[in-house]
Amino acid sequence: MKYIAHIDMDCFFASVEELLNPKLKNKPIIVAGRNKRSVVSSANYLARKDGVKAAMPLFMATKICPKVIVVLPHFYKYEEYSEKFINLIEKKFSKMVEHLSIDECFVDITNLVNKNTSPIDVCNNIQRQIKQHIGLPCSIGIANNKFLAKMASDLKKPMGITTLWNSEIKNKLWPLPIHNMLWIGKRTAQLLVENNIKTIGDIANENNKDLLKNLLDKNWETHYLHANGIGDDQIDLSINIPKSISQSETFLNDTNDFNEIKIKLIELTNNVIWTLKQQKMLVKTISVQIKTIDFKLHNKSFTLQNYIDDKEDILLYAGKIFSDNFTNKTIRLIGVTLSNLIEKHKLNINSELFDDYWNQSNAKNKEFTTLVESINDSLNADLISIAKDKLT
DNA sequence: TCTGGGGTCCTAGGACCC
DNA sequence: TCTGGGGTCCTAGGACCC
Repeated sequence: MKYIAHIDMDCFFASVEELLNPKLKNKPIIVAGRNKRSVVSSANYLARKDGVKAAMPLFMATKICPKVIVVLPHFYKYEEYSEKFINLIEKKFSKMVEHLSIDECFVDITNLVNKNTSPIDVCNNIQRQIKQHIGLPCSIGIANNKFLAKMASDLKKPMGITTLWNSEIKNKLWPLPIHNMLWIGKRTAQLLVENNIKTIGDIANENNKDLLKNLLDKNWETHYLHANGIGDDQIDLSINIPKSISQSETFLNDTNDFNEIKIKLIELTNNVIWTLKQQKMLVKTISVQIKTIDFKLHNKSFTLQNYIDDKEDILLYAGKIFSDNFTNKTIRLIGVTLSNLIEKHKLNINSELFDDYWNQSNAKNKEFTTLVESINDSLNADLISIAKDKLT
């Protein structure tokens, strides 16, 4: 029997901003961009009290909470604090840490539990040390598998510690509405409610098995087992290697201006290439996606024969994908994704010249300079039309 | 004032190979 | 005559998470 803890930072972005700027303490704040199309990335509890939620459009948030303070996001700071709390756990508690997202992780704490130390003691200690050494609040769920641990951490926030043992699921889990269940999203929840499956207890109910089988695809059994407290308890360390790298941006106004789109495409592509190189990875599949004014996403991808990380080549392929598929469309958003990734060392490729370059401590600044240069170069040379000539 | 951005995983259909 | 079956990879779209 394993003891799994799910550690979830409380309103992470907003908490980091409060930590960095104590003047924001005890005021309702949200982290969001500041244009007409921005949405809330994170809201602290004072803002949530008024009904503000993550992913809510900014104009709506300021409408229901006029005194809310809008703080611009500092993503590199969030990355930094994310590393800090993960490092603390890995150094002081357990190497068995599965990084789930920027602000949460699973930890196998089985080996830390003994006659004198209960799982709750262990988690009290983790929570206290994160607060003391990093300055951020978190909530922790404890259970015998990952599903229950994650459900548990949601039950009490902020600074909560909640167990969800199998003996407790009847009282703590089954009464919850279906949309609270992990991996049941909006679509599926709606479908289930229409068929009178309204609580997690209804999913756990043996009499509903056939109905579930009909309504959900093969996943029905995972949900059924989860609701009955049965789930995966293995920490997956491989999850810590990225499977895709993407960047996208919504234009301030919908556009069909080829030049404007091209500049943005090159900028986004440059950024994902930078991350690719930083991760010391190579890519085989390049995709370009757009969102049209009807909010539909369209994705076009191209898979190469070999793994590459050459900046110009990736730019050329992205340009070709765009010009082959999306010219003359009015678009709301454009994005670039690199997927089918592999770690360089796994391909046994000898380090090349650029390795030294990228590893410089001030690589970021240098990259910024080259990025600006390359945008200009690209424009001058009209990379995208070159791409067409070169590849057709 | 109107709905972000970064991810993972799954599915279905088609191409291709044996 | 008229069309098997398994396996793998690629593509596009969509559900879901934070």
